[in-house]
Amino acid sequence: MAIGYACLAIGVPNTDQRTCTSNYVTESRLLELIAHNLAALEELIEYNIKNEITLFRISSDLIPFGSSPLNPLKWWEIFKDDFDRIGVKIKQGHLRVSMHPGQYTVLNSPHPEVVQRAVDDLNYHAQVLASLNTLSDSKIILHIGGVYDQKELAIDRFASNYKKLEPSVKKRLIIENDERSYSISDVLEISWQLGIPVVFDNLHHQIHPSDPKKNEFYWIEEARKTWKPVDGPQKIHYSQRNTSKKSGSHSAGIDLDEFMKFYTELGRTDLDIMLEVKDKNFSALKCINATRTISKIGTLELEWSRYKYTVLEHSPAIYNQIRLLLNDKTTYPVFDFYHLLEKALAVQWSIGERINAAQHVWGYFKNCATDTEKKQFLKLLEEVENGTGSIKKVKTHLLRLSRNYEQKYLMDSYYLYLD
DNA sequence: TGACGTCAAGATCCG
DNA sequence: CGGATCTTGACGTCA
Repeated sequence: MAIGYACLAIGVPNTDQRTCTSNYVTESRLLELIAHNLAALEELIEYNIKNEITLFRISSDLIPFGSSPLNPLKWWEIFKDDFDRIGVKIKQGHLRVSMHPGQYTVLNSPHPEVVQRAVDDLNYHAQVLASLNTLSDSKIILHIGGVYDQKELAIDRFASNYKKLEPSVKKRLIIENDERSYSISDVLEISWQLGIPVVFDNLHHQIHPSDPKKNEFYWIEEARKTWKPVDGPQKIHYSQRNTSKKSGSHSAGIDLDEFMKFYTELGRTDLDIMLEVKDKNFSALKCINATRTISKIGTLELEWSRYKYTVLEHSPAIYNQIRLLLNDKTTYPVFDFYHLLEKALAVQWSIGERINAAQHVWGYFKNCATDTEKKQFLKLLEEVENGTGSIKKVKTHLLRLSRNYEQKYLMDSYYLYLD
């Protein structure tokens, strides 16, 4: 089983994807952006492999205006060496990558120009995955589209437009239930008609269920039957509700107990789970570590090294509890560890504790920093104390110091990247 | 016509 | 001038 996250990682330097608006598009600007984004993708791939995250969705923004006439570049030829090199890393790292055009790629629209743009967009996505030399288990996830008051006709349009797609797209295309128009049973029916693998999305299903008598595990089993060996392991999307926001919103992080309840009831490890969650790689690592079959405390120690100063600024008490928890090197207290972590992050920080944590981090530099750097730090800290500054500025300063003095341990710390 | 979702770029404001 | 904050863009459907 692989568990993964979508498009971007938090706290991993040099992995941001850049773009520009249409009125600023020039060939040289596009070349610059593509080069930047490919370098960022390579960093992301390396991070994923190093951290044993073997499922990853590549951002559709990799090639700005990749499916638009605004971008006439043959980017797959110009950057062939980069694609090849990244592709080798993906393959050697046993990483499974996918892509997911947004809700605006609508293959079943009654408007031919909308359909044409959808086709162009699917071709673009297939071109990216082909350029990386991935196999047909590297998928493109698509929603069915609109209903237009006549669902049967809309489905027919989807079917006839699907049949006209390039083989390079067809071999990768998979379809997903959405939260408004097409329930999981709708999507399965389309799948039976066309032979397309189905991705079950639990949150969309919660919001837009098809049969109240059947639970989500029933539908996951049904979806399983749509996957052929050439498609790779079945994929599902898993997310949790953000209860404080509108119904379809994804949660900030994955609640481990809720995830484990799902995982246990699922009772299978022969499928891949794509998490859709705001904190991305953080939650992916949590779920991966909680479901490891081979476990060692070093994994948790590595996580702790990234989280410790963030925990400290929320709760020194829990900070100490986790330290004690990890003392016994013969155990793997993964649930206690993440429970404490979740508990700490839920604690509202106070100014005093934030300053305390910042001073801990400053400890790395007190012997090497220049007087100016020290003065700057103390000034920023004082501004936080009297309410005129922000901790963000303090952290930005500490991040710059970490880079300048090559404090690797700190540079990997989530503390520097979280607000 | 605005909401939906998503992320940065761009624009503007502030000290 | 730099940094923080607000607005826009880019997409299509639906209320």
